Amino acid sequence: MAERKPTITDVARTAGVSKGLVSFALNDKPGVSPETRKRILEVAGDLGWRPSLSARSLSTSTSYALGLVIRRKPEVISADPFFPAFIAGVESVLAEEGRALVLSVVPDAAAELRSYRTLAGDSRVDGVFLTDLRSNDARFGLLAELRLPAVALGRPDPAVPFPSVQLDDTHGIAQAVAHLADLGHSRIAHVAGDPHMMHGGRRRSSFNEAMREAGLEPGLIVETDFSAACGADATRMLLEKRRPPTAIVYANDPMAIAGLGVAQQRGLRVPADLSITGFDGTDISGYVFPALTTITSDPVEWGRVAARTLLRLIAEGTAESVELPPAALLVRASTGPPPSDRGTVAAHS
Amino acid sequence: MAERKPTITDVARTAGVSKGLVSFALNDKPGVSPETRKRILEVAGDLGWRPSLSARSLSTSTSYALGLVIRRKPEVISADPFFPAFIAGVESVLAEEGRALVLSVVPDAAAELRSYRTLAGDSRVDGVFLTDLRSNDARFGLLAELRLPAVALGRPDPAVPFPSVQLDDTHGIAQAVAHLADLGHSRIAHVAGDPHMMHGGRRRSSFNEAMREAGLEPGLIVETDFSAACGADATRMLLEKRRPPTAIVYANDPMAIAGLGVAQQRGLRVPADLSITGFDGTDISGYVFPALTTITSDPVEWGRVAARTLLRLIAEGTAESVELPPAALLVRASTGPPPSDRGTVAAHS
DNA sequence: CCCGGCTACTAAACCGGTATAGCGTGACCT
DNA sequence: AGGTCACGCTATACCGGTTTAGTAGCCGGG
Repeated sequence: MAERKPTITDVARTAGVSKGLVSFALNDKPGVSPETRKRILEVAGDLGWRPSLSARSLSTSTSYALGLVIRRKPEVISADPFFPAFIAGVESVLAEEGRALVLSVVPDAAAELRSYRTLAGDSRVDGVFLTDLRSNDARFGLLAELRLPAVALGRPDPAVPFPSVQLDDTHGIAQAVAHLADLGHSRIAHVAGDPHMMHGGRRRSSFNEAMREAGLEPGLIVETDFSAACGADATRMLLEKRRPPTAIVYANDPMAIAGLGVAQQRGLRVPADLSITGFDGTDISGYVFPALTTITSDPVEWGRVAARTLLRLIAEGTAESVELPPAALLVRASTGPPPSDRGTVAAHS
Repeated sequence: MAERKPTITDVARTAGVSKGLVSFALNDKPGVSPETRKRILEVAGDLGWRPSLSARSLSTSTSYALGLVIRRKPEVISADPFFPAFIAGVESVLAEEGRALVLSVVPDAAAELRSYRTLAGDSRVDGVFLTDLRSNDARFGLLAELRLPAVALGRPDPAVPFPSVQLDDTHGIAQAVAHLADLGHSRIAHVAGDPHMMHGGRRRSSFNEAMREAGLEPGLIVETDFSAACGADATRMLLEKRRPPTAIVYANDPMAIAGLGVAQQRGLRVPADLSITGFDGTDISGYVFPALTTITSDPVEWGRVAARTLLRLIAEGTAESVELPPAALLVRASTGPPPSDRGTVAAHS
């Protein structure tokens, strides 16, 4: 039964033409008469011929695969809700295109650069996604040197020479702060992400700006590495202040859930004593008690759009950046009016 | 600067030998004198030569990559704590071997089979990991037909012709039930996973067995798809019983966290009114309130061992199955003595 | 009638490795 | 001294595509 896979030579012989012509017919190149083209494609279909990826890769030096390098320590990786969903979105596009995704998970910056080098050096991929943008990112130069097409996720510096797929998370943070201010909160803190990551930094600065717009004095900001452990620590620290915040805006859901745990452990009721907002709208965030008010994005769609953008960049040498619908606030049960001590509000109004 | 990559021909010319000999030297084949081998390797190093993966793939028809196909609906994928950590473990091994991981995320069974076919047909991978084993799994036959080496994750039927990397989760479940029985619980329920997945089914049957061993009558079992939503529904259902359970053993952490949320929403105190155990030992489970008593496995190590096993299977044509250290109970704060109504215990002792 | 140019196609080089057959040299054996 | 064999190496076919140069045949124009 399971014979050797037919090659282009088999197709050529069966169709009575040269193998070059088969190649032309397959790739819609001109110079093949309509009838011959039809016949070749028929024969190819009958024989069940599928061009060999490795042979094609060798002669065209393309791999028909895209790369995603994720830099996360193994301890933290499970907590990150973004990547699995993002990858699912990417795959939904790649599957129809007959392309594959090569994934690399690395623990640190050095390994990350090495990984890009290997991916490019081995021509394993035709292009890569760039996640967790950092300011002064060493990858920008490297990718340019390697001539590897790349699409950035998130809003890069204008100077960055890659198209990007962005989602305005500023808007979500602003909504969250406005929502809390409307409820009457004035001491609002922010448990921010890694300031070296651009989205961490951006959420932070939009928090500041939103506070200013709400007419509140700049809130306390704690920097973290986005992990639940850090989120818990940050929360403890905030709650031990002499005048603790009445609301905390977290930069992602796992930290918010950890913060919720800390608050409850200390006997605080959420939202009666403390309001909490998350970020990402992960599945689980709707099932904790109280259900988390969070800022939802759509990482699956993000993946789809990023994949399409990268494919276009590879095919046409250029691609437009895309702006996704902004992250929106999803009000659930973890936010409410602050406890009745309103001294601070009065003092500043 | 950035010249064309050197090829084996450049190395041969520079070293003054034929390119066949360079190939021999590189691959530690016999028939090369020690001095010549040394010289060739030196020249290769000086030139910065790296063999072309595609050329090598073409002539050896191997791809130096492994495949992982994950079947999850996009909505659920983020909630699964296993894969990211598992992948991190796999990567830590592959990175040192110069191999890559090709990832495929598919929504349903048909796409899953198609994905394996494509991966094999395109020789994209040299072998695959088999996750979420199901009874009468259509993949077993397919992989045999495709002659694709595979390593199964979890304990397959003895009939399954692949080596496997297993972790005895039976032990963890048994410990959890014993722990709860020791505390005095007698009405213990189990929120199980998908019964069509082998690990779902196995956790379920070991729950039954542990109950029997503890001298308790078989507890209520609810089947789910492992999602937080299902976990919440199942919990609601159990708590609405006329005699609700005093403890619930969940088949994974997200469901346990969702269950915790439901319980708290109904005004139950955990663990005073209801004890809860999870499964997986995810990062976040330690930060909810109360911290989740859970059964810990080590998915990162699992990934490492699975990768090594698959590589050995590919290289040597055969590999031993591996048994990982059993999952162990990690007692935290979500389990405690049952509420004082002990009628049922007395009735059965 | 001859030439130019277009169309449809073939032949062969090429991508960069691996694998095999063959060849010259020196050591060993009888 | 001649034959055999192992060793170290070269030349070349091969993997399965793409791509380029070249050619046969046909048509139209002058």
